Amino acid sequence: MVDERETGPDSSALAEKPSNFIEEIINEHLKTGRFGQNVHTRFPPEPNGYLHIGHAKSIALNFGLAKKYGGLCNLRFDDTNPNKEELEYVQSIEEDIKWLGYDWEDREYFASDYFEQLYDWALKLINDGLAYVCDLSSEEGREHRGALTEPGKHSPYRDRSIEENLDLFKRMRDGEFPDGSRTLKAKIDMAHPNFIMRDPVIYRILHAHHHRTGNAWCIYPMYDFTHGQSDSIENITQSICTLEFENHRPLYDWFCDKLGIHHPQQIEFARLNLTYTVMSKRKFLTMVNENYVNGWDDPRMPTISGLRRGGYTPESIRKFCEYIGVSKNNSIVDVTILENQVREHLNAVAPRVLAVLNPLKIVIENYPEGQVEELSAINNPEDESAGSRILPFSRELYLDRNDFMEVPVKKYFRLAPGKEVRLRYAYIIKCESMLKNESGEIVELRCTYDPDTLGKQPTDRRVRGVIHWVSVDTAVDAEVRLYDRLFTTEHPDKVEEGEDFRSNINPDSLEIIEHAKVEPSLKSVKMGERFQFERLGYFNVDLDSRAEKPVFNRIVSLRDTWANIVRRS
RNA sequence: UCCGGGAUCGUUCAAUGGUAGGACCUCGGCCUUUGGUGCCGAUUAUAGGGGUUCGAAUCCUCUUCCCGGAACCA
Repeated sequence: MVDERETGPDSSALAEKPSNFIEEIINEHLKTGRFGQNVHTRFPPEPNGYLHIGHAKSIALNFGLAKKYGGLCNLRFDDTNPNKEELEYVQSIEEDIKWLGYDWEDREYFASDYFEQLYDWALKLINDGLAYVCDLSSEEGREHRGALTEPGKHSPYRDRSIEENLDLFKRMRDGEFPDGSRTLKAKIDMAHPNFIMRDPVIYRILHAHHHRTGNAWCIYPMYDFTHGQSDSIENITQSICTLEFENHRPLYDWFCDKLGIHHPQQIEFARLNLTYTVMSKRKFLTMVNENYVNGWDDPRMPTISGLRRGGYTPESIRKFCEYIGVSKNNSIVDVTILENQVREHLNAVAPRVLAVLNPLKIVIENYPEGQVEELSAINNPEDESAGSRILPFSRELYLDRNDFMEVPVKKYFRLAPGKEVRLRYAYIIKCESMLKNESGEIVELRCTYDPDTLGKQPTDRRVRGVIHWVSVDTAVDAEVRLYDRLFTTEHPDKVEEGEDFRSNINPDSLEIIEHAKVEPSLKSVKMGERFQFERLGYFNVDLDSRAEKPVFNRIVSLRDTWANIVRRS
């Protein structure tokens, strides 16, 4: 038997294989027509801090779902606590979402815009005998709530008349009572096994200035009395939040039901955790205030602004969010997954340049003094359209100290006394001698070059090593900031008794190189530009950069199999 | 202790009663004027016990472990 109605739902999105449990739920909604054929999500930040990579997961999820199903995603600020929220955060959140590449179009909302409606709904609850004004203090309220295995006690104010409740609630709004003296509570069940359902507070008195409503209100609705209703007002279909709100779902449902309003489906997923990272506003604040980092946008911070300043691309963050998937498993994602995403993206798009971090001067004794050759270098082997550029070559060059070893270990392909190495895009050179200062440090290398090795391999021998270099005359002086992970352990919160995450902070997470030498094409770089310093890593131009002295941040190093070999032996 | 979740390679996500698969990591190899990129190959997993079934990661049951919850925070 074929049910003809099966042709009903437009199942183009449905037909696609769901990629996570949320899409399965949406497919089911589409099939049953619970919300017609609409998919309307929202990203609901509280404007009380900066967004981090965990928020990016939620943003990508909500906006991504809307896009996949041809629906919409709103931006809504959950601004019901005037004591914590600020306009500054609203602006930074907007900027971060835009930078990540998502667009809420004209659908930017604020829960505070719904205060009047919420107030009316509170009146309805009172009129229906489902809410009451309670004079218990916050401590008394807690005592009445009971314990894990014991039911709570009824508030002595639970059975006030509707008229009295109406009168008191109006007077709460009119500012007749001081902060904390009264609350409006939902009348549910003080014996409910879920604490959330034991007559939860839905309005509290707060004589505080709100970043949008100013002093219009001195009572503010609680999250539980705001979030679901805001979803409802905006015709949200799937209200996606993190696992810790699972306990709140019965209350979310209760309000929608008792108010008789559009009832979205709350769905919870596991928040993102990353190795070598902490992910809470409180800890971020500690790191900023105690100067472990230089502000919220320090490249070591997992904030969106930190990732942005540190050179991460929005594409790589989006790919990362897609890659890690969505589930209810409490998981800790390996931070190398994130690093690999940015490597993958930048490998495809970042122009290659030569930069010497720890300069060691060499003189090529058999190269004519004063001669300069203009050698051609490929800008990006992954992208032919990126073209090529000129690299000036001369008698005196800088090499990286890492690329020379006085006593080479086995399998070391780079420069050593009497050994040969290829200079990238140039000649093969041989180290003839070293000059040392009185304390025995090598200050200069004397080399010779083989003029017959430009653009070709010698036939009589194999030279495996290739190293980068910069010509002394034309080198540009630059500052380079080498960022490393902020923590030394995978799980920074795992600490001995009496310690906290601060004991796992990596003391060497930032190394500043004041005088790196970079090739002349980097003379006039613009803030935000990204490059691959060949053999070293990906770097971007920091906002501290100035014309006379560019400043580069290391976004992420290149994969370094040699370093792995050294580490193992 | 009560309520709500969760448990699959080292990590993460799949497999929705029918061959446990991908990616990252790791380890080999090929290629390479980046010890980069790319390519090929390999190792490794269903928390435990019982049950249903021709057949169970999947359904039932008991156990263990982990996470969240008793803010007038969100």
